[in-house]
Amino acid sequence: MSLDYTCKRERMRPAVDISDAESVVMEVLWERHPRTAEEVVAALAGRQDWQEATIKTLLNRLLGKGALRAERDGRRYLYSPLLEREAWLSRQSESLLARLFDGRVAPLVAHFSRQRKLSAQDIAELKQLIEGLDDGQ
Amino acid sequence: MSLDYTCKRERMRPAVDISDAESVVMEVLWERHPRTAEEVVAALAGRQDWQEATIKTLLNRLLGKGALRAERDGRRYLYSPLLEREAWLSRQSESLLARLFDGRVAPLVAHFSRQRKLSAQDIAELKQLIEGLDDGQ
DNA sequence: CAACGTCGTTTACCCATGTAATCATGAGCC
DNA sequence: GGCTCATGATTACATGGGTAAACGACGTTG
Repeated sequence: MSLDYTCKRERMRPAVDISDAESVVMEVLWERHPRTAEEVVAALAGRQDWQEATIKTLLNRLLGKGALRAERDGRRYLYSPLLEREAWLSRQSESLLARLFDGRVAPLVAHFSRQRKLSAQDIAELKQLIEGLDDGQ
Repeated sequence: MSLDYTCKRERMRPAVDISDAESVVMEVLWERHPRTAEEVVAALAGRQDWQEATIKTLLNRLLGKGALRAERDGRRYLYSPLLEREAWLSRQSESLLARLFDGRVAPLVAHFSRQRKLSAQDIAELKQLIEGLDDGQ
């Protein structure tokens, strides 16, 4: 495997599909990039109990999938996300919405409401959001 | 494997974890139950392109996981859900919420809003829901 | 210049899952 | 009562993912 992936995939961009573990690695790169493998490992210590080797594997799989770019920096690489967090969020949440709530948002919120999973803050924020929406458009 | 699972699992109930394919089978049982394997197969024809054998496997795995109960009815079994749909919905949606939106609902809705994924109907329903909420509690 | 350390690359391994064919068993039919 | 059919049980097999060790290349240092 090698950096060729970066280029090939950047063109054909096949709706990159990230696993759960992989997404954890992406998170630290979305927070800040570029980062060296070492920095990624450091950032993950604490959140995940992974060996360095495991993280290296995930970085490589992400490279292979075209979710990351790696640019050489002397002897090491600097990794940056290619897949955007917002795009990933969309794929994830729409897939769940489609599978569980027939693709509609209101029933999802209603579910959380039934389960009393709405904090006062949530309610306040939602209220504001919705008000902004229905006169905005 | 056998029906013993039904009983064992009913007691220890280890937060049953269902795969995607399995959840499709559960859906037809949530809609109506009990149902025989044959009825499940019939209900799935159309939605999924699965061989009967595949569905039998899924039924058995669900039994093994304690997500289903099977009661003998002559030569066949009648399957019913043990895992409740609402509980499953909760696990799925809370897990997504936690992973992607820091456990808070408003940012999730905000995301859909940014992506223009809110229909007029959604907005109306949300508005009503929220209004009902903040004086209700 | 040989040993070492540092990175990235390759290989490994096990479990869950999707998908299904095959086996076994018991009940009804000829 | 042996044969067949229906139905559940067992076995199969490839893929993906989580987790990680082993390997290899290359620059550094004594």
